[in-house]
Amino acid sequence: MRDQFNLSEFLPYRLAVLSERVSKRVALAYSESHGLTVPEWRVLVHLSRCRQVSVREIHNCVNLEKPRVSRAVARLEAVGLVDKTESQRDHRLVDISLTEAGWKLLDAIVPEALAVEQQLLSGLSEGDRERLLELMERLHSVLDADPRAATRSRMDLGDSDGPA
Amino acid sequence: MRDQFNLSEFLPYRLAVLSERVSKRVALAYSESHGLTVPEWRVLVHLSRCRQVSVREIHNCVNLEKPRVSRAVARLEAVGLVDKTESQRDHRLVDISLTEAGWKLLDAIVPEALAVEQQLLSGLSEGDRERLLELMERLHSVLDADPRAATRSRMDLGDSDGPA
DNA sequence: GCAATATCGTTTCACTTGCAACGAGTGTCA
DNA sequence: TGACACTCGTTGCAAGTGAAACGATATTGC
Repeated sequence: MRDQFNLSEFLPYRLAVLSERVSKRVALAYSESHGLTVPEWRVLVHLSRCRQVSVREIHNCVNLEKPRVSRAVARLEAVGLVDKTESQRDHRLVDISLTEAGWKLLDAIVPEALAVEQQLLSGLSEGDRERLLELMERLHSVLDADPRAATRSRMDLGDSDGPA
Repeated sequence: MRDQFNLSEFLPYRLAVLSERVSKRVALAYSESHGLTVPEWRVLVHLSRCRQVSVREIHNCVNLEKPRVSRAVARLEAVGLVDKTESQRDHRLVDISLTEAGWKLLDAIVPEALAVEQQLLSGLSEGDRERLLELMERLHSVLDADPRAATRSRMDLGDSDGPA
């Protein structure tokens, strides 16, 4: 025996497997039924909180590369779920906001997504849930202090509710 | 306010963000320094445990689609890290195993990967670490009972060490 | 023995992805 | 004012991805 390295016990691998499995399950709520991709879903959800934002802000807030946001927004606009208008104050920026159809779609999807989350958490007590989040937060903290790790979007930090 | 849905507090999203961040950090150990992709890394690591396996078995064990395994193995063979030979017992199967160069590469990478894992876990006590894994396992259990969720590879279950 | 079925690894094809480059607009400072 | 550096959102391009189809081999049922 040369290396005794068990992939199944390697934390990064375990996280990846669990995350992917969870993502796939949740995606059924918005992909299968409503034809949304993950980036589109994230953009819509973010808009429901921030009302009118630029591509850059979305990029900074929901962990998506800039081109990905741009393309997701383009598709969402083509389907009539969001509006894009050139900002008046700064003509480089685009003001993106939900249309009425976008709001309606979210009204339908969000409860499903929350139901899946509730189902996932059904095996955990309230204390367990908090412990899990706290442990995950501690892993983040290690990465926050690591210069070679990717930086975390400020919105995902525990503090206040972002801009404006 | 219509929906009050906070993406940053949505467990599936949090898992995805953490997992991606961790993956990127770990990937530095094998990507930046040794030019490996994630699938290639998983294949190599799996081979270090199972010595001689088919594409199908790798696919079943390390959470990679079949074509992805096939292509990863092809690249690894092209670079001389693995050997591919047609199986004698069943001519449809391919026996894949590490070359000496493959072993050497793993000897170099595995300690780096473990070091990153250790660093990640540095903020957690031994008890914390066990609790985290146990909580993750409980999320898996919920999905195991959900017919609409993806099935989990048997190797990632807590039990025995797979075949052969 | 032989057709029908199943399984293996590979490949095809359409699509997504990330990086880098781009044009357009804004700020800055002489 | 004008040149320079910067930021915005988008797009080109090469690489990666998953679903389905493929040829080749094995197995099953008759």
